[in-house]
Amino acid sequence: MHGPDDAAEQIAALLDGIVRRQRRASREGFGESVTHGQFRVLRTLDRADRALRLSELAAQLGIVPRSATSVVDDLEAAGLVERQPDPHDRRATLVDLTPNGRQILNTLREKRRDVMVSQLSRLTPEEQQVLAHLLQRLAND
Amino acid sequence: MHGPDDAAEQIAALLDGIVRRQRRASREGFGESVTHGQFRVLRTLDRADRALRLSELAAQLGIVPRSATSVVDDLEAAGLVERQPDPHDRRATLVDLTPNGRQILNTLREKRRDVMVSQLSRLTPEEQQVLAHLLQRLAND
DNA sequence: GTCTCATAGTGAGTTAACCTCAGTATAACT
DNA sequence: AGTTATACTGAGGTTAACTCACTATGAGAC
Repeated sequence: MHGPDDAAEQIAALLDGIVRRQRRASREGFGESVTHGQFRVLRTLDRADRALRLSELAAQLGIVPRSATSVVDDLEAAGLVERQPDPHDRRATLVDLTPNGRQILNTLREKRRDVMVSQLSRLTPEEQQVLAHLLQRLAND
Repeated sequence: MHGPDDAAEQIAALLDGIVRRQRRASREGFGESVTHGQFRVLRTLDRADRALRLSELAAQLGIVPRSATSVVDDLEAAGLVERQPDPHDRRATLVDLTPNGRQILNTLREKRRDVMVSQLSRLTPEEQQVLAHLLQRLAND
């Protein structure tokens, strides 16, 4: 029943705890400025390196389009992204980073990296690479 | 800009995505019965192997006591845990699993394990062990 | 012994990040 | 031209947290 072979159960709990703490640290680091969900949007747009349809954005975030609408609303109100009508399809709206949004993203990235780096410092650089590699294989859909 | 410590950023995003998907799968697997937060309480009580004070429970979950109160309320209403007054301190209440709670926990564990196993099957057992080991070192407070 | 201060839990209310369901506008297919 | 499908959003709900203020009780100071 409680076999040590239960690597699955153990890994699940570990991942959960690590992400939980990392989240909290990020929240404190980010302060009032931007929430984790908003950060994810900024990061996704930056990685895409072009304006994305709202539904594309949602798909890349792994959330339903309606949820993306709300996050984009807030980011737009804060001036970090902007909506534009898609010239090829009048149903769609394109979302892109504003210059300000891109700048904020970079400062947040640094803050978040600091958080991660302090946690990751328990592992050697080689171990970090192994970890990154294993996680990547896990993450690939 | 893209120094070696970019591993941090990458690992953060990977962890995030993996946990997100795992969470969703668990939710579907658990169905209506028990939420993830409630599952965490059951698991914590089981691991402690004794009744815990509400504040102890909260500390082990990494949440504030007030939040633990609410989760315990719901679990108690569902008959999966029970409160008892602490005989040594009349301010405190002890929380423990009921037999039913323990049983439910075991079935949920299996469901969750199934979810994880299917995700983890992309890694060989050896890789899984390496991963578990690395995560454990990351997780240790 | 009483007085003060700390601790344990909870009521009330808020936030973030999701969700579903229904509705409107537009596009695509027959 | 008519039906069906797609893109977004309004309305409203859930989970899992949070803070602040309160009550009851314990513990130390004098």
